Amino acid sequence: MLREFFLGFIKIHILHHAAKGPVYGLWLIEELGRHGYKLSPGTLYPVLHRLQEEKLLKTYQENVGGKIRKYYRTTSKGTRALSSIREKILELVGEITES
Amino acid sequence: MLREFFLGFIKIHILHHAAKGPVYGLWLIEELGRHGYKLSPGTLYPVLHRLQEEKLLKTYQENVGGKIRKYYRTTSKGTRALSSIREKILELVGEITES
DNA sequence: TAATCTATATCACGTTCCGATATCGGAAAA
DNA sequence: TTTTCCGATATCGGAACGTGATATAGATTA
Repeated sequence: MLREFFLGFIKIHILHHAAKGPVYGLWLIEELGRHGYKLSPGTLYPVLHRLQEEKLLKTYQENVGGKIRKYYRTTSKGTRALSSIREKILELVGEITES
Repeated sequence: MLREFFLGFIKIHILHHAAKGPVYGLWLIEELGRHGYKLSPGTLYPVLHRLQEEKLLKTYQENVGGKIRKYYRTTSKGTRALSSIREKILELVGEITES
């Protein structure tokens, strides 16, 4: 319940984290979990793939301790998208916290 | 594009407005349009019905100038949901606007 | 009685969500 | 070397959601 309100937040978090540094699937699941957003791999991976298709994220693989990881980072388009999303959020916050 | 990030915001706006006073479909479409969120009736009405099913909104009909309007207001559950969403947004904003 | 206006409702189809399950690739154990 | 295990990514199938287009309905105007 209330999931439909928060799914967008989750995606924004993903963009945000991927703008700060490389992230990968399992780490995101744990990190978002720490913020109270539970999401399953069946939700996350398709989201990552879509964001990549939309050229908001780019990816590269790395072998870490023998396991292959796919790291994601924002593209410049993704960074720009994030800024415009940030603006919209501030606007929203301004509106829904005014008397 | 970027729609998937904003859809949640739209729903929050709806809750917010319905918490401040009675709202109805067409008015919401116009109001949200003013904020740069375009949405068609095919999106809005199902959302209103769902929120009503989830008992976040309640509705009543009124005859206004001969036309029947369905006004929506938040229930107390809806008001509580809105508060918790507000908290989450502030948390999100805090996180994505910090260095 | 037809056309118009405001407003809500629904249809059909594609997309997304999501738990469950499968798969992968390398390391270590056997 | 092959089997087992583990971190990690991928996919499946059904349900839910999103959306433009279209329908419906009542009142007013022509």
